[in-house]
Amino acid sequence: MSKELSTEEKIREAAKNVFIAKGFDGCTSREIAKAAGMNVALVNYYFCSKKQLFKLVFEAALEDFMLSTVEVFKKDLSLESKMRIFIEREFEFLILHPDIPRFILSELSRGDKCEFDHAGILDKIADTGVFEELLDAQEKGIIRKVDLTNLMLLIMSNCHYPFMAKPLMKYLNGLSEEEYQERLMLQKQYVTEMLIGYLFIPKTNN
Amino acid sequence: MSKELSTEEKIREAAKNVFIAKGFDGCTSREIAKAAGMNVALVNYYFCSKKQLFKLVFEAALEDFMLSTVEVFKKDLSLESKMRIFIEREFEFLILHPDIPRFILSELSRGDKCEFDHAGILDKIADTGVFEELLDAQEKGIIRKVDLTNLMLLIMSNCHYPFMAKPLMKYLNGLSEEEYQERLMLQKQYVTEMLIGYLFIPKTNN
DNA sequence: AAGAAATTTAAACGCTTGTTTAAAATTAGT
DNA sequence: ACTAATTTTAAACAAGCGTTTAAATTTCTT
Repeated sequence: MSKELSTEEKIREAAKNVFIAKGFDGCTSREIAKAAGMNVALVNYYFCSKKQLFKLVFEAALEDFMLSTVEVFKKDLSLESKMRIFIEREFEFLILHPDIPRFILSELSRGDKCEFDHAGILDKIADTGVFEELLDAQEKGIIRKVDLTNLMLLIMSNCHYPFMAKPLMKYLNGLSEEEYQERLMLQKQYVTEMLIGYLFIPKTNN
Repeated sequence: MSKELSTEEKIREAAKNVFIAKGFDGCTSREIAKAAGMNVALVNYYFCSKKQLFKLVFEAALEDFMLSTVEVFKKDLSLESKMRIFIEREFEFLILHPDIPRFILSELSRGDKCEFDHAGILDKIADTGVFEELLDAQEKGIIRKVDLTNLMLLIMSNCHYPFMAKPLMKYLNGLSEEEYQERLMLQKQYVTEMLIGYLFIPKTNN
């Protein structure tokens, strides 16, 4: 097994798990140290402060969150195929990391904890050419002319929210974990068909 | 003006604002007391503990959140009209209380803080007859046969997420508050048309 | 093997936390 | 007006917080 993690990496990994599960305010330095099997002082020895460690974890999570699935737009496929694959991969990513959307949006909502370096993320997304491709498709009448902010919201809403709302929905509908996972797989299908059906303008044969 | 709030009500009101803005872990009893213009000890004099005060605030917010817009299903309108009005009111509610979805889902995601009484909420929703009406419409072929959990997810995703993602979207797209509010108004239209278009099966005239 | 550097530890620092106490101030009852 | 009950206050409590210190241990260099 890959037990060859350095102390620094062990702390970073433990911090990621604890921060994402409980949030910056909801955990302590000692808790992170214990999760990493270390002394408290080592956390600050390697990362100076709880804030700084959090900043590293958050920025890594944000980058993962935003970039994990957009590289599909570099491929040579039809826009509809790309959209389908994008949603497919987004759900795959979120099944592995279901807490990341809530973590990102929660921590971002009160940004006084520390300023984050979002810089570069938008550039990396832009580098895939996705924005040009969408605008081009709008010009050609392939997809609906909707502001890209609204377009992103439509897609992200339907991908992220089902994972964020899991505790609420499980209770309200009395579902087990397995049953909710089944609903998530169905949701992926519905969301894909709904978004494709709404965004893509049917070809008129006249 | 209605400055006739009792001490207890002032604390409850201040606690609501502070808890929703910063979360249970992100604020202190003294902060709530100061926001209410009171001594710290008064918080516990009236509400016993921070946990108990939070429980009251959370349950009230959850009830508001889940019940504020469902009474439209008691009215005598077509299902499509009800759905349109429901989404309209959901957005209206969220423009007034944009932080509630994030608050509810965040605090619910680590339920060890205290157990909440969700009981009754589902019953009150059921009392509007919305579930029977939806199942009936599915039987009659008016709307798509989709599990009600998935149906709720489709609607809630598209209503709640645009408000939860505001900090992220404002940064990513470099938008001012006013510009984002404009996008939200547009989003309401898009979401309504997309959901109606997907859920309702077009009448076939043959 | 010896000494220097890096790592790890236990202990302590000052400060803030939620909560409690006991006295002061206000209100209510007669 | 006097007493009792209620409300409000300032002060204190132990416990936990993030962080620092200085000594112990390990690792590296020669």
